[in-house]
Amino acid sequence: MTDFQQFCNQFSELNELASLELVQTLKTKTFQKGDFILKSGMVCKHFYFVNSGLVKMFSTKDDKEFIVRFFSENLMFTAFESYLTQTASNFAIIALETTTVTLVSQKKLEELCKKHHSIETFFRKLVSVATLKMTKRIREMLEENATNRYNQFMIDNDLIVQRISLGEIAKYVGITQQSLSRIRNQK
Amino acid sequence: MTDFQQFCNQFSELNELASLELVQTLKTKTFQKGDFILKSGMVCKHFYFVNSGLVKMFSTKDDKEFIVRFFSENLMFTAFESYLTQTASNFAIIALETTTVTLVSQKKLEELCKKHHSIETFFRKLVSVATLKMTKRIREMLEENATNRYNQFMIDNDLIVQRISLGEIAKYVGITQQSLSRIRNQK
DNA sequence: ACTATTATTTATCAAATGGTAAATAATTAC
DNA sequence: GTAATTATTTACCATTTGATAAATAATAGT
Repeated sequence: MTDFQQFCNQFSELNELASLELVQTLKTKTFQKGDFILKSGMVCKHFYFVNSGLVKMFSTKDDKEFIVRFFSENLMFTAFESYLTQTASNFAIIALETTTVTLVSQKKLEELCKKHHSIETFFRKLVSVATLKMTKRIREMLEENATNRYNQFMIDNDLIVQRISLGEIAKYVGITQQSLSRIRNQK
Repeated sequence: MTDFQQFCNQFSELNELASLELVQTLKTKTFQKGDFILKSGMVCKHFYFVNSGLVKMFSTKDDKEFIVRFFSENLMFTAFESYLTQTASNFAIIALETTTVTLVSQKKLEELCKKHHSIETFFRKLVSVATLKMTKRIREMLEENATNRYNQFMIDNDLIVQRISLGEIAKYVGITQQSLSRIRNQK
């Protein structure tokens, strides 16, 4: 069983037929460091599963980047609003390392959700987990100052922080790189 | 058809049996202004639909409140992490006005999701919409300063802002009431 | 190894926001 | 209608963060 199939089964035990049909739709693609997986303004046609590598999902305003989240091995991502509504994305996704992803077509996943209850359940639970992470993020942004948000980020992402530059972390925490450098060195 | 049923059908056309079974599980409850619908530390056992009134969902830290969102007529809410995992909630919910809600039992909705594909679909889409709203919120908190966040709040909630005090809005925007008063009067 | 490029740190000053306190305004209870 | 309570505004000063610039450090390309 592939990592992707294991990932799915942790949410909902897919029956054999559903699993087979899902696997048949999959494609794999590799992006080099710096490559856009999705550009802002494009319509996101896939859900992605990270087999290896690391990506950032971000928005841009006044030439400044704001990072929504990093995704590394064994995580799924998509530009969800664009994916759901099939409209232009406000977010872009770039590979921070050579990254290999498994692609799940939006159209096909939508069909499979209709056809197989177990896939619908998988999708429901996948989105539910995303919602929990977002709630945590919103709460942290409201309650915590930049120092605490940085510290929490380092705890939550301890397995990948050494692969992410200070500048990128600052774009996640929501402050300038200079401010983060200051925070980090004032202990 | 009740407002709640109409709400459900806008996400997924529920078949007759599913709709009937869902409706049979419903209860209604009224909370007075200031009442807790859910206290922090309690386990959230329901999804709620607002028939009338207005509630705030918030967390507390160092005696300060941080509002995640307001919910008024024809919206559904729950303390989602607590609801999903049936563990103690980090969030509380209070009625800001006399509020009548329709209650959907977590246990029964979970059963109905298993039994009826169309209810699972409804739930999946409901959670998906919540995810979109949260993404928008995270993006705004990263990109925009307090002035813009306040203005955006007033636009997004134009139908209910006159029912919400300045202090509560400040707890949503993420600044002190004094700062918001200053922002509002510096034009 | 050397150069160019990129990343990080440091510094200075300006702007935004917080903490505290007090004044004023609005609302509610009797 | 008046007093009590609650909500909002204003003011002052401290703290945090941003903007800009420059210095230093690390990395990559040759």
